[in-house]
Amino acid sequence: MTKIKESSSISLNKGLAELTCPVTYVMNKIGGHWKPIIIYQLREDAKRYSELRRAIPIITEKMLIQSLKQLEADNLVIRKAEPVVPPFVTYSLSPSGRELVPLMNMMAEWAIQDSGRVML
Amino acid sequence: MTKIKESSSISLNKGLAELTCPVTYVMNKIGGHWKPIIIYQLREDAKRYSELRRAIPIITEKMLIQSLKQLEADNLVIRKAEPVVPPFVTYSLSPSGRELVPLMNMMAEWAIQDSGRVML
DNA sequence: CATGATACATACTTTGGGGTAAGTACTTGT
DNA sequence: ACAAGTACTTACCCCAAAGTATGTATCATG
Repeated sequence: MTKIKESSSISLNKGLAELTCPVTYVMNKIGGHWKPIIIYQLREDAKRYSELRRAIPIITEKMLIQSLKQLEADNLVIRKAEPVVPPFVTYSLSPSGRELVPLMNMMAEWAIQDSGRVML
Repeated sequence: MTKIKESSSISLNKGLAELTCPVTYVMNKIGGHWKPIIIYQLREDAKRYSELRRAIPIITEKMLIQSLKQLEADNLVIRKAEPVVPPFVTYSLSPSGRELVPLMNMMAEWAIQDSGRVML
């Protein structure tokens, strides 16, 4: 009885993990280097694309727009485009996105505690 | 004035993000497909290596041991090896690791809510 | 004497996320 | 006429995380 190979499980696993593991579900939504930072920037008020760019100068335009698209697809942020020229596009947190903020605060608290912990 | 290039920023960014962003700090500790699942398995009691393997049959031994090593290095789990043969090794959550459990529960709650949300 | 169980280790390959760099389309300012 | 600002898009590359497969050392059991 040879092992049965079931079609490269790399992406399969990801789906499975997301189904079984809610933590992975969250990670997939707010994971990646930039998404939490973007969410943090939008925690209070909506911001224009260019405002975000200036608020996070280290990010490339590609990554910014890519992250924003993903956040929008996962409807954590809402994109509002006024059909004027030059374009005027604002991004803001959706209800789901807003509910993420206290969660991120908890993560921050844990991070502070953990980084200050002394091991015996 | 040409742009100044500051030594391939890929790993630099990661470090910077971790310093500035506590969420990223958390992600780096419990990110990856397997770590949250392992922590979940250990949330109540310690488990042997082989118990973990059987509890998460889809994981490969390489990934299991790798994740465990990283969790140990970040001292979220504690490895206890009895010098007998056959080897008897148990893994359990450290204090830091245990404090992660309520955080993960919050993530789970958000995940449930979010996945059940209807978009208008 | 070979198989299975214990708990790993290690070489090799794949793949997708992130980075670099450049282009697009349209208008205002000088 | 040309730079600058708006908000993107696209082609290409690189690397680290994850996966595949196999090896190791010891003992018990059939």
